[in-house]
Amino acid sequence: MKYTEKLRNSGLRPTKQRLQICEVLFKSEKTFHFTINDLAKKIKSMSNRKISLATIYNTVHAFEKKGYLKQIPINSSEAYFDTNVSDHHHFYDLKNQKLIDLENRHVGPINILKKINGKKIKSVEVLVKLED
Amino acid sequence: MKYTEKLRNSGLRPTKQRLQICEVLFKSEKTFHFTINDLAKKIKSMSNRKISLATIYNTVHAFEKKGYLKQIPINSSEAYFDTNVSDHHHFYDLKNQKLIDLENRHVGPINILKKINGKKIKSVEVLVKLED
DNA sequence: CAGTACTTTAGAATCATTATAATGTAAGCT
DNA sequence: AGCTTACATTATAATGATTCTAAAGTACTG
Repeated sequence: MKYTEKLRNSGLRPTKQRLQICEVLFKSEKTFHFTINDLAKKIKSMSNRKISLATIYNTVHAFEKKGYLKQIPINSSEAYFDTNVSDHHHFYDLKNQKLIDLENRHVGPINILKKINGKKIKSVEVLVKLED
Repeated sequence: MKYTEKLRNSGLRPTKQRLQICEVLFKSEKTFHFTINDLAKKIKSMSNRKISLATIYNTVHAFEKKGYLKQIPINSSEAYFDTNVSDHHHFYDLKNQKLIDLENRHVGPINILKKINGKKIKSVEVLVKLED
């Protein structure tokens, strides 16, 4: 199984549930955005074995901590995650509540001129809100 | 009362509750970040007249819609608002969960090169996450 | 194969936020 | 001023995402 090593290497036991979630999240080349609810529905539709919602939450958080997923900073009632963990940005279409990737090369270079004492910059994320 | 006209001009009736919330939010020159819970506590501490939590939610949303407050896009269990409605950005200190303003002049000009069909850019917000 | 630490699970609990519907109040009109 | 009506406030209930609990299951180690 192709995800078994990946999980073991990061200290996560390759359980049936985690492997199945890996399939859904990382099978395709194409990255995507999802909420926990989206993911639960996709899992249910792709197999007749059901995974507890608590496990889906646990797994998504574990994957996020290991750097396999990123949470997107946005104001929404549900948390949005991204399978694209590269350094990039987002459009947020306010009308449809849809996220669209905005690659780094499509944003001019960002230069943060202010320094905060004793702190390092971990990430710089741009959110571009869209209206009609 | 100095906020009466402001409210009336935006089609909001100047009620006692709204005027009191204006005092808390807009009295000082200094802008600040707050959650609904922060605001409720501040109101309670500043007067013995209590305002229903529902009214605080209603008022904050009304003020946001009128452009007197901005919600800050961030992943937190509570929504953060900003009395600084000018075009600016934020640092987010992950350790203390504190927001720090990042003025536009401290960020190089941001140029969004990708266009989305039929959509206009409403805002461009940068979130800089900080670690030790 | 036995032991142990990690996982999964259903369901309960939590917590922010929103909805409800009854009561109160500001503004316009005569 | 008094009437009227649309807008506001309120306490409380409802909702919904997320987290907790603790019991049962499973992967790994020796």
